[in-house]
Amino acid sequence: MNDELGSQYEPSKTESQIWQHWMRELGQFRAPIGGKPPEQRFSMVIPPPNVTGALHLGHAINATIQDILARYHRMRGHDTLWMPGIDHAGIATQAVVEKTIFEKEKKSRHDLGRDELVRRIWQWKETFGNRILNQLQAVGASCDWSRTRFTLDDTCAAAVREAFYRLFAADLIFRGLRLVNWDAQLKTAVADDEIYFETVRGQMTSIRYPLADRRGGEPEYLIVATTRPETMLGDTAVAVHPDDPRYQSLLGREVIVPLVGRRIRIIGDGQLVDMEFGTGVVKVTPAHDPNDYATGLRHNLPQINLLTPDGRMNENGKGEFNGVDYNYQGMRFASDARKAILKDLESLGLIADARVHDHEVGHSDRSKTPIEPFLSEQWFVRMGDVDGGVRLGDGTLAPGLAQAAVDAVADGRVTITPERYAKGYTDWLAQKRDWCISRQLWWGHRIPVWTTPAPSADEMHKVLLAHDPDGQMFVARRRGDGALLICSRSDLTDRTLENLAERLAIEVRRDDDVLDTWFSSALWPLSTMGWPQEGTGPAADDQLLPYYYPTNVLSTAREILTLWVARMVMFGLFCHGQIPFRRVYIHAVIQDGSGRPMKKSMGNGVDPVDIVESHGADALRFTLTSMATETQDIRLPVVKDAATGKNTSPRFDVGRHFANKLWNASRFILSHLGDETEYMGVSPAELATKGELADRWILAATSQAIADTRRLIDDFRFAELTSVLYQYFWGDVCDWYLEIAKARIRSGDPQVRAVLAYLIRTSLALLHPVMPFVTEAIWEKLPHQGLLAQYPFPEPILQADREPAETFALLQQITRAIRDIRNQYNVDGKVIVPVHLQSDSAELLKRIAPGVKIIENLSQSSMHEAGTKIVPPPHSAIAVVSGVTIYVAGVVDREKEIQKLRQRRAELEKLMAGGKNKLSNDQFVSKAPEKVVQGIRDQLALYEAELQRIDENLGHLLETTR
RNA sequence: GGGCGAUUAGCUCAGUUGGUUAGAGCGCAUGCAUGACACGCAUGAGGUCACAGGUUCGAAUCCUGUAUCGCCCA
Repeated sequence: MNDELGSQYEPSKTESQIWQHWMRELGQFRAPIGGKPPEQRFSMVIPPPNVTGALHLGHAINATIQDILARYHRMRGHDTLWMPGIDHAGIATQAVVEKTIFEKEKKSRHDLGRDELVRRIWQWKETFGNRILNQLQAVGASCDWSRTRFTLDDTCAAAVREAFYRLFAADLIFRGLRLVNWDAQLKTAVADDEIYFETVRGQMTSIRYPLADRRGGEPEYLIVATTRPETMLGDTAVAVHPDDPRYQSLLGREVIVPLVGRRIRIIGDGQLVDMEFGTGVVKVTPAHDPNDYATGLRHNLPQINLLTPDGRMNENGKGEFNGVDYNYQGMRFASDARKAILKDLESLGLIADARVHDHEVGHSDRSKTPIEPFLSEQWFVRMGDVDGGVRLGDGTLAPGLAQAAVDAVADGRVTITPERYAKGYTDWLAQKRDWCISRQLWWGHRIPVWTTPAPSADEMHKVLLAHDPDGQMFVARRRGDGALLICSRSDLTDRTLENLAERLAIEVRRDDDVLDTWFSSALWPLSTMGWPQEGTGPAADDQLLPYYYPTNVLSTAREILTLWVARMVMFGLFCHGQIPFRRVYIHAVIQDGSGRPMKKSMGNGVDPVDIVESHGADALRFTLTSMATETQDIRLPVVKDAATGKNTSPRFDVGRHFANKLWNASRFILSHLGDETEYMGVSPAELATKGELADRWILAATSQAIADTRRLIDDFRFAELTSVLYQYFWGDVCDWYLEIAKARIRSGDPQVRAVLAYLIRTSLALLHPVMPFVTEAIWEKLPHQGLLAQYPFPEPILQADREPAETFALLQQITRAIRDIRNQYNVDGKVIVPVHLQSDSAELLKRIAPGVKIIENLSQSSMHEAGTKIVPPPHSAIAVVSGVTIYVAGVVDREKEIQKLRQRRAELEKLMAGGKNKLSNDQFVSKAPEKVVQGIRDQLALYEAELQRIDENLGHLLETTR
């Protein structure tokens, strides 16, 4: 058996084989349905990665964490569902595909047309879409691969349609004119999170607006400053602070907008205007600035849009001023029009000042072009409270969608770990800003609303009512201009609608826009489990929802806590009446060694797939898990691998070394277990009480490790988990127990084999959730039935004897002390040193007695004497640990030993002074808990004893020196 | 501008409700080709817990302020 195992673990040779075994024998980790009570079911949905993406460290750490949970629960016998899938990522994907098509064929999406572009994107998705899922498999993700979903597949589409229909019917979806972030390159609205800010060198221009109907003594002009002079054509007011004495008398009067000649009011607004800043006068352009937009709503100002969807000045960009016509229509908005306007103002002498000004400009993440605030018709989901409340899926009433999601966290139905992130979630939702869900794209769920223009609206409405009196298929709503908006519930009703319209020769036109990707993501826990179908059909999938929803855990990155997590909670409650998950875990973000985010453009990223290839998946997982702390950022020092030229990190060596250690320790144990399978059956509880000291100690330590492992996984303390496992296996098992076992194996002790048999199985099982490949690979070499992945997760041995821990710790201290002395005096490794032990406590010596062999074997020593009164051997080095004095004779360099003892003496005196100081402080003695005071007393006594021994020996050494 | 986080050994991080000499891994130093493992074994050195105040018998830990870095929101 042993010769099958090389002395080095080679992950690349075993991982794919192990993966195949799991996939085959566990049916692609298919989640069972039915039969277990709720507390024995465990479910998660994966945050669906972007279809355009490749695996990065964020995915890798998150997948590892989820996989630890999934494997742990599976081993505990829980029915486990970890739902995998990918996101169609509307704008990101369309942008990538459009770009490739343009590069290859010099064709725009308009050249191709909607159907053809969508066909091409699907094609692209088929080719690349599974890439990231394959990468997740390479790190060992035990998702239910038989149920992989895509946010644009039929199942998810059905959920999107139903959710939209219900929201529309509840009047929670509406169409409105709003200021949105406009990407003029891609001609679409983009979400706030798709914008990044860049400092741009611009110009702050101060412009003179002539005062209308000027009276004597009044200023000729009001001066406003702006970095965006082109927007002045859309000004509908200028604002001053209502308390500003300079302009008090001008409130309610008018100024004339240069170039367009429009008269606009001077309004007072304390929110918009900062009196101290500039001239204290601000231009108000509601259609082109979010703050001005809000101001416009407060003062009922007209909104004048200047922009065409492709980023040019529209027909409002012209006018007459001082008898001269000005026209900027058709010019590119923030560039050509701006230049022309500045030139005209200059020649009119209306520029009071112009200075260089650096400011933050929002750019579209997708096209890298500046964002324009743009007033346009969009679809929204109403987030705020509504009169009469919102009826949730379970029939209860909530004040509004956002409030429902706030409440779910506030009352603890959903918990967020680390807790501090709950605040960000709540604060964001509390703004209750309506959610713009329409995108002017072709890739995505097309908005299921058809419009019939006013002339036929009445007739259409009648037909719909006749055909569908209960509103089971359609919901229709009148728009301001009399047109009818019809929301159709499903693919089937779409056809009905279009047939009806065709028969009656009534025009119905489907909305061109698609839904924001987050709309379908928000339904992910529901849609992947087949909602709105629920337990109705014979198909197993139909039972997922009642069996596995709500999920137990959602593990994700903090930046989508609001955009995604909050929206899942809202939709979960609205559509199904239940939260989508009970616990949210937010993992740390991995940065490079100097605290910068890892970015492709900076070349400082580490590719997890490279690490899987070079170090193995287990090494990657172990290291990433050790970085899953509660802090928000973790640094990973990045270095370039000299051989491959790829980025890597020395931190991954830790994981690789640990996997190798596990491999070799197992190899050792296996070689001595031979085929003695009967030991596998010995009850660990029996071993834990009947064995030798070391056996009882390691079994108690194992029980402790088991209990810790369970607790730490349950509490999401993953970094601590790795340190417990590392310390237990490498420290306790390898460094101590295996070393002790060697001598006993040689002497044919059967008990030690039984313990080893237990230890190896337990260790492999404990480590399996974190390091599944290497543990499973070793498992296959053991006499076994079934996969380790299905083996019951270890339980602590209830009868484990805790007493040996203290005695064993003392043996370890003594062993280390002797090793230290050997080391200090460069004793050759083969030399056996003589040791004498002294302690004032006969009881202590009695406890040590059974461990003398251990000390001897592990420190190459022989115990000559142990007693309460011994004659210290001459010329010996000493060490004092926990009330035991160790003399090692015959190795001493006197001068060095004297120096060492004096140093220790000085140290002790300092420590003792500290202790005495505390005890002589009445306040301390009276106020500190008795346990603490006694602790100081005990410690002091030990110091005193040690000092005495040191002085004694120092005396001997000094005598003999002379 | 508002909120949150970080600052502990050369590096990356732990440090549970304040309490005996502040821990780990890596790196470093010394020794070791030890019948599992040199991806190893043994031992050791290394810290004014960012700074300044305060609370307390007692502070890395609690409070206030300052500095530096980062994230989120506006």
